[in-house]
Amino acid sequence: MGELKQQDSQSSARDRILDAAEIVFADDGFSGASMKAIAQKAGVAQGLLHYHFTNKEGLYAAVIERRSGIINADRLDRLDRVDLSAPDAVPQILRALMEPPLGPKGGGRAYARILAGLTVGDARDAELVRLHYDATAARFIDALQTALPDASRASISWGYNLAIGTLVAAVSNSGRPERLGGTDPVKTQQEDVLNTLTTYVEGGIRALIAPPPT
Amino acid sequence: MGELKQQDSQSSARDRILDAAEIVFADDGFSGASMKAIAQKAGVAQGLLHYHFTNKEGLYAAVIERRSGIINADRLDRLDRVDLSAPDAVPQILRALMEPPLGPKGGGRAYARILAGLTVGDARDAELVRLHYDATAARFIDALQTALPDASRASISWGYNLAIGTLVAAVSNSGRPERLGGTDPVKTQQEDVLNTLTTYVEGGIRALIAPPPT
DNA sequence: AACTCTTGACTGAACGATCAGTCAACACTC
DNA sequence: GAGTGTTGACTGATCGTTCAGTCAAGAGTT
Repeated sequence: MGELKQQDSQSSARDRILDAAEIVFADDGFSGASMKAIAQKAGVAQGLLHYHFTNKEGLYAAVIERRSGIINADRLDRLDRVDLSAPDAVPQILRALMEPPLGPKGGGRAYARILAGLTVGDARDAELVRLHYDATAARFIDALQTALPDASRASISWGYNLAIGTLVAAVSNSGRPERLGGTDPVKTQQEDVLNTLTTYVEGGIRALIAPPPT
Repeated sequence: MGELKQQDSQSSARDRILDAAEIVFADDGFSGASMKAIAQKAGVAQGLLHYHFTNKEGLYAAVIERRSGIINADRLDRLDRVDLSAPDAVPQILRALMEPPLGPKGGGRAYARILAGLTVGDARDAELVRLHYDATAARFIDALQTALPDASRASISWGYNLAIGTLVAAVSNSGRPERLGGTDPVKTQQEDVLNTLTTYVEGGIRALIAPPPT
């Protein structure tokens, strides 16, 4: 509802539109979000959105392009620092993958919701994922393959995708673990979520690549 | 786009509306779906939707109520047959949880997409989850607790929620594992997906409840 | 330095289309 | 003939998009 505070002339109108759009798209989804609401939140005329981004789809794509660029640069930066031959290479890789979207540069909960929508979305979303996330995904799968040389490529690929799904579930299901189990709400801090997530995903992947000897 | 074939007078108009709504909501989301499109697909007048379900939200809630009832009855039925003291109780519980939504009575891919949207959705979706899924979730968490008496309630609750997220990811990410890894598309059958899913989730949960001795 | 020309950001009002929801009338059944 | 199911035309609001026009700033010319 509220209008974004513009830091004087610090941020350009274009950036303010992207900021507003990220929030509104996150709250209401692509279809539910209205150009009018975005324009009001950004404090600009509605026509300006079309001047900069042509149409609603263009604006949506621009939001994802901007944020995915930041996240993936952060991811690859961390991945480069991981020693793939270390015994704890796998959890390090997983942290490099999952920490950026959860951190401050990841756009916070707003973009996390968009990311969640992306992974379960329609054809338009799938195309955006292919465009902006597949290249980085391939790098991480390669890293996992190097750290786990005995695992099959198919297992690792599946593990990676299930890991992303787990990540999305963790950022989306806010409040439900506390509601269903006796979890202390205070303990549910970002660092704990990340640790839980990493532990779970590593356990899942290791189970996937080394099924119990039957 | 097409109209649903009505099995003569076998299915009532009300049921045909629910069938059509399930598909349209799955394809376009709540906001993106239009009452007109649903009415056309069901082969009825638009006003009839409001006669039976009052408004769009009522129709959406009815779709979820119907399908969640079927799925949860199936889940609890399978859960009752699991021997919680058996050594393989955990994977049996997980299969009881995840097989019904994937099976024929689960509404197929259509409802799976709705289920995915539910878990990442807004306040309205969260309320529907609370209403129609929390009770069954509690039963499964209790079962896991019984099968894993040494695990903390919090770990199991987290594990359950991450398992649901993994399930959603598996049904949503159609095509991406094959695209990113050298997975043979032929191998990606429902039974294989379920096995992969169960293995991964069990590994994740076991890692969660028994962290490596530090 | 005064003038004109051009550009790009931006506005506000309007457009046609589509939206969810309403309603009087008709059909069918018991 | 009372009641339930169903129709299809209709309403007002809202949607994304378009467009003519304003304004400030810079380029080019003299």
